[in-house]
Amino acid sequence: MNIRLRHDAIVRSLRRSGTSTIDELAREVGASRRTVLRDICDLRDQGFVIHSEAGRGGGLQLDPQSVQTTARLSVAEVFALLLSVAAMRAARSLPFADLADAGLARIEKALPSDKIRDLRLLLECLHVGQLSPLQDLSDMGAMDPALLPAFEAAFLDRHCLRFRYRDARGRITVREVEPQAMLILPPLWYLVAWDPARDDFRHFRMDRISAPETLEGTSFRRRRVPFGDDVCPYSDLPL
Amino acid sequence: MNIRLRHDAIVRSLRRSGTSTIDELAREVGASRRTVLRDICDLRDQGFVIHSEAGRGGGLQLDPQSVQTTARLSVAEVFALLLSVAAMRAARSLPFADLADAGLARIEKALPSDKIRDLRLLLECLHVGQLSPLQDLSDMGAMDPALLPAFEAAFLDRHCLRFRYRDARGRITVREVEPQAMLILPPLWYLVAWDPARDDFRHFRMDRISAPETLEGTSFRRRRVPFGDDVCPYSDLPL
DNA sequence: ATTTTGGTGCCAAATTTTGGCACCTTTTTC
DNA sequence: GAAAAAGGTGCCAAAATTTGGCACCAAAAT
Repeated sequence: MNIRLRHDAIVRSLRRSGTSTIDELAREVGASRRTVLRDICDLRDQGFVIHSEAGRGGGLQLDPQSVQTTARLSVAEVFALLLSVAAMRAARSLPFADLADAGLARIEKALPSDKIRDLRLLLECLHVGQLSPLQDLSDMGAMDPALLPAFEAAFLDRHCLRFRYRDARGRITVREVEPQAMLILPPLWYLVAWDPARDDFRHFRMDRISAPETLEGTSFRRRRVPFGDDVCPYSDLPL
Repeated sequence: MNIRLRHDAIVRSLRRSGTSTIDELAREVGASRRTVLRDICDLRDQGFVIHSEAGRGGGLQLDPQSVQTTARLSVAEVFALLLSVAAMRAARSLPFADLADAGLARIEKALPSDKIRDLRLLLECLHVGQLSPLQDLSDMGAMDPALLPAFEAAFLDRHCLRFRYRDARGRITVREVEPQAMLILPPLWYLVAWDPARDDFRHFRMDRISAPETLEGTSFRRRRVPFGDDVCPYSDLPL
């Protein structure tokens, strides 16, 4: 596993579990104790405040306040945020208004409203280029939101994904696929994935997927998705 | 020299010089031609738009619009922003309110429990990741924020959209298209649209679109997007 | 006193990055 | 039409970095 991905995994784990020991983390991310210790060091260098306590019942704890973050929001959420700037100004009585102001101030500082060139720049401002693929849950049907991180992990860490799928005729199959892209055809969302068992690409409607789980330890490479000659996930794949 | 630093150095150099050759860059950053080529590949993967031209007088050129920026917000600030958006949505004063539901639904679910857990859940919701080095924002252009809803209207109200598009070879065209879908191939986004002038579907990389505007009064019908037999924009159309 | 847990220094093994090379394509110049 | 200048790819061995294991220390709880 990549060092970068491991750092992410460690932060995620610390956020989720509240407190863990180094050995737990090591087991979790599949690295040695020594490596995790080095990673913790790196993360501290990067500004994460990680409290540690020695002795029985001790462990590591991530100070949530220290997590200065790149906000990864959906396009829609970015729109919503930016379009609410003016309204936010008018409505000082909103909860956490001052904190929101602080956040907006930073966004605006990075992107003065009178200097906005186009949509692209706005999206960049919130680093939407790297957003997680699952923003819109409205069409996810009966899927348990708690299962969503499985998809995120599958995309971000490039793990294979297993899920149950009910096709248009109601037939249930279990798939193990390589998630390659998301396709939004409002109001429906599709997962575009390579299905090794069928040796081909398949589209899966998100609301027909259930019981997704990432297959830890698996990994896959990006493929040319069959959407057109000018569509390419990686610039180093031949166009 | 660190790979990260070298990437930064290359971007800086390209921004400063306007256009350079690979050999120039290699000399400048003290690496081999091969390595610089690999770096250029990496940078393109990261979303930088780097035009290249072979032959005498050719070289590399960085599209300033493609320079990624990152909003660094504290957890509390993100939290506050989203809460504010939620409040606005309640007040029905915000466009895109329903789409902003994505994160908000999860946040609202978390609200009753104690604050610390809220924040952790929120982080999971937004999948906050690592900090990225803040890039220079100084040369961002100007545009009226009022043009932002262009995409929104085009998708939700099914208006045609006009924009300037720069293709892979740098050629600029003005398009008037019918936006049909979005395709996410992390980290790149594509607009999938029907181009009446070409009587066919076309893919547009979002970062190559500029000056979007909805064509009021126009309208279009949904089409079967050419992505597979099982992909259909409407759930009530026959599969 | 023992156990649990964080933390450091060191070194060899494993892994990744790098540079060099041959060779290809496109474009301009002569 | 040939030559030169530029971007780009594949391959491999050398170089550099990362990793894991080990010994060992310090603090806290039992």
